[in-house]
Amino acid sequence: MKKRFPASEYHVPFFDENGYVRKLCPKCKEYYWTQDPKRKTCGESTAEGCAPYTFINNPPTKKAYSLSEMREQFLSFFEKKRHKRIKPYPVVSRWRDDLYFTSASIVDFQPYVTDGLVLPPANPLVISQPCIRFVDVDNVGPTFGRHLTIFEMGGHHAFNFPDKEVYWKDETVRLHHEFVTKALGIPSEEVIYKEDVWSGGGNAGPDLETIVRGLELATLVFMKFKVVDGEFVELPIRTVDTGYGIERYTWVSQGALSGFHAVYGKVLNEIMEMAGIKAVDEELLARVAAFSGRMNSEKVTNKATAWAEVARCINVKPKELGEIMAPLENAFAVADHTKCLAFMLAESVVPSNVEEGYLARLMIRRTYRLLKALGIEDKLSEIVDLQIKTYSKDFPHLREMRDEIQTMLSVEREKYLQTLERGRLLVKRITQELKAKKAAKVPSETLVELYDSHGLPPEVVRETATEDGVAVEVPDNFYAMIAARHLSAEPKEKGGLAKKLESSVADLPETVMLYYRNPYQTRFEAEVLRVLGDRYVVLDKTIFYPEGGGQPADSGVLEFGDKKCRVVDVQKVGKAIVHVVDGDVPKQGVRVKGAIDWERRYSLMKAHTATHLIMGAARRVLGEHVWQAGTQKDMERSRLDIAHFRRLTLEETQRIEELANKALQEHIPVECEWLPRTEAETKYGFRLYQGGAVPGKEIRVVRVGDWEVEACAGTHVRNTGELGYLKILHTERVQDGRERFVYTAGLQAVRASQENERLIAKLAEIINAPVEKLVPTTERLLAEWKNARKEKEQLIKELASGKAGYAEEMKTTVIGKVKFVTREFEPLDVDRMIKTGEELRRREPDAVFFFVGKDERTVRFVVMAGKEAVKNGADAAEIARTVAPVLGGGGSGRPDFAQGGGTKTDKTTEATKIVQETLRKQVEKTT
RNA sequence: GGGCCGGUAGUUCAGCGGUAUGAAUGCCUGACUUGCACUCAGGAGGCCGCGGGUUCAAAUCCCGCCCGGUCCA
Repeated sequence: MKKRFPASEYHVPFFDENGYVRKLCPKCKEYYWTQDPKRKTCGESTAEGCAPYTFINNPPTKKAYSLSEMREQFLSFFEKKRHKRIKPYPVVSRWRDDLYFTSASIVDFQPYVTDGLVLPPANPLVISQPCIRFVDVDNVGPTFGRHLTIFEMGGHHAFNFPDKEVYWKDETVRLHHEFVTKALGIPSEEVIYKEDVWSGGGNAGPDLETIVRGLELATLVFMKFKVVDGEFVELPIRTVDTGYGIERYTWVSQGALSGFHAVYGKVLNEIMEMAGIKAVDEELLARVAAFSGRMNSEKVTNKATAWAEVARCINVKPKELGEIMAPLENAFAVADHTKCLAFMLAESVVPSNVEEGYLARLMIRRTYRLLKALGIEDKLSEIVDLQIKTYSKDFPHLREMRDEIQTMLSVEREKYLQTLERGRLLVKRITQELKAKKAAKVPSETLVELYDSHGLPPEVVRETATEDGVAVEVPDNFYAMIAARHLSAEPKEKGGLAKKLESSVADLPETVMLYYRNPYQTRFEAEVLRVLGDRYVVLDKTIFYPEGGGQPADSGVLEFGDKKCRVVDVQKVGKAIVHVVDGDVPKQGVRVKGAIDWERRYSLMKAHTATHLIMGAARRVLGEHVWQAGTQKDMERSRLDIAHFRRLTLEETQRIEELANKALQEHIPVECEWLPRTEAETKYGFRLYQGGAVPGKEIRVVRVGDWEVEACAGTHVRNTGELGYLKILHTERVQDGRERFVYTAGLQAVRASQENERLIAKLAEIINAPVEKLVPTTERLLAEWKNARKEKEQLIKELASGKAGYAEEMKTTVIGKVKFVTREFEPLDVDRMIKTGEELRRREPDAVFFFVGKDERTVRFVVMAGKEAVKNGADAAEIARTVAPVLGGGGSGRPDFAQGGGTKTDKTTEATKIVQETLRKQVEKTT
């Protein structure tokens, strides 16, 4: 059920002053405000078909704008209206942990600004923020440019504090109206304001969508609620959150055939030329464009029906329309997707099978499929270069990252081609099997399995399968079937200690963090502010570092009077630092003396600084795309995960190790300072957020000279020289596109090196060769071992075929037409028994052989029957099955060959008798 | 982070408790041929990913690890 706000929420004085009336759209059932009392529908080109676009070839603005011009027009207009112009934020929202990409301009200021923790960089402000959204990806193309995966959102934002009002609804509407009418010259009566409810990112509020000639151009959101358990709770800070679709304004201003024509003109032309798409009937296209608002996969369940509907509206045969539109749609989507990729990759999203990297991978693969449909699969890199060229005028970092973008694309292409090739072979085998079974189509379970486990979309399966004459029918609920496979209830135990104690310490003052004032302080005195549940102690100040930023908590002791307790864990709960203790517990109000486990802490400090050194080195060796993807410090060994698109080679790892040690030897001072968030971001850029989102108004910046700067809460040594030595122990691949360094510093590093030496020495001792000869000697030994193995096999064969020993060791009995031969093999060697039996059976086809061997614990036997013997009724398998239980085991095989065994090593004689009896019965039965 | 699939000859894979005479391809040798290609004959090539367990017996079943792929968040 959609929530609605009462009309009063939208009823601003501006509407009354200008003769607006509120009406209900009979088609989409939404309320809207218009200056035209005779209006019927809301005028938006919705899937319900309220109206077509009427700006195609008929722009309502004074002039046509390029994207760049429109952006500038927007920014400068609001600048004149006392808004401060703010530089765009990255498209990868690394300052947040609840989002991968910046999907709206307000995202830049959530949650700290909108929650009132941090002051906005300016108030009011204006920004044009490149945004990435994947939710609409299916609509990119069919809707002619209404939906894009990457677009610029112009936002003028005002943050209204209880004691300081900037502006709210009325002013917002007036500003918008002045922009579109005065700055752009759109006639006032053409602008419709449609009521809606906006909700996202945990916030909500009423909003007005502004519609011009069928297209929604902007959304004016009045964010005044926080969504808590589905209920709207009033926020202390009311935020004006506007979103102006800069691309849409550009489109309308040009009255272009599509948004893509308007925004991507040159790039789009090149793509169409590459794909050999001939000049399209523009008159027809204009008519289609007018109705393209109906194509919206969110609302339209079946694309074909929607197209048929559009075809009917413009009086064209659906099939004909489809043929014209399919390549165009693809070219549109390619124009969009390649720009999106350029921006994502430029900000170091490494394609991967996890997180945002996975979205990059999906995007690349999707683009490849589109390119393939256009017959220009090999043009991706060229098109992306075009995009980089086009957009680096306004976004210069694109050019700087050009080479890395291209490398990532080509690595990803290789991976994709491999997956496809693997898939093709797999599908081939499956269809062969199906054909053998006379099946006419691939079962849906198989399709699901192929997609889920092997990444093969049904269309790809179809290509190969139809070649073999096996049909592929994709069930309507295909993606639902995939989803069903992933419905595993995730038992999420969250919060832990922090959640449990949150309310009990909320009223306490912030614990003074002595470990930041002087990380080398090992003892201190403090007052007990609160004791909870005989385990948790909160002090007014502490030198105990609480777990965080991948650094484990300190341990140590607290002493009071003649008693003491061990501090086993330390956690930050809100502003308070909670010591988890074992032993006697101090009383509230008493003074305690505390001491941390210095050796442990110092190791962790070194480990933490080491992490920064390696991070800096990795970026220098591997490239700017390297971002930290997680860390964990420990006494013995620490680890750092980075985003990188290839397996680390030993050479790269060693260069990183060397470089990090070089930085270490330069004795670089490590400086930590607290800076206001905005200032830190301006000074050092978003590279700061290596460790992920960092909460708070002020952030702590750790700077290792010009080697590495990160926002970091950890404790560090004063100078890199203190590490002494840094050793990367090994690397591993955590996920695709995620490499892990495992390393250690200081004495631990020396010990690790020594451990390696010990290992090598031990090896040398075992192999009995000097260390420097270890490699050739091992190679020789291995070669010799291989030879010996082969020789052994050869000898067994020869031994088996030789006549020597046959007479003495074999005992032969004649049973009818069949000879029965037994022999005990010592020592136990099943392989020899088989090989010998094989050989003898060939030489004596009328014989049945029963070979037994045993060691202390087990007895094994082999039954072999020659061709003639089998003809005469001998059945080795039956014999094995009959005799094995006597030996306390089991056995089976084929008529001419069987084997078995057991544990009753003393029953071999008895077993032989039973074998003979069984064989006799078999032979007698047939004769 | 979780689910699923896989790791056997240089390569692509079959085998899925009981002999790896494994298959195709590639490689080597020989025959045919002016030469190449084709064809034929012969041959070399395997710690069945690693480590445990179950079993008389494990490439095969179970557990753990390593490596790769893939889907989902």
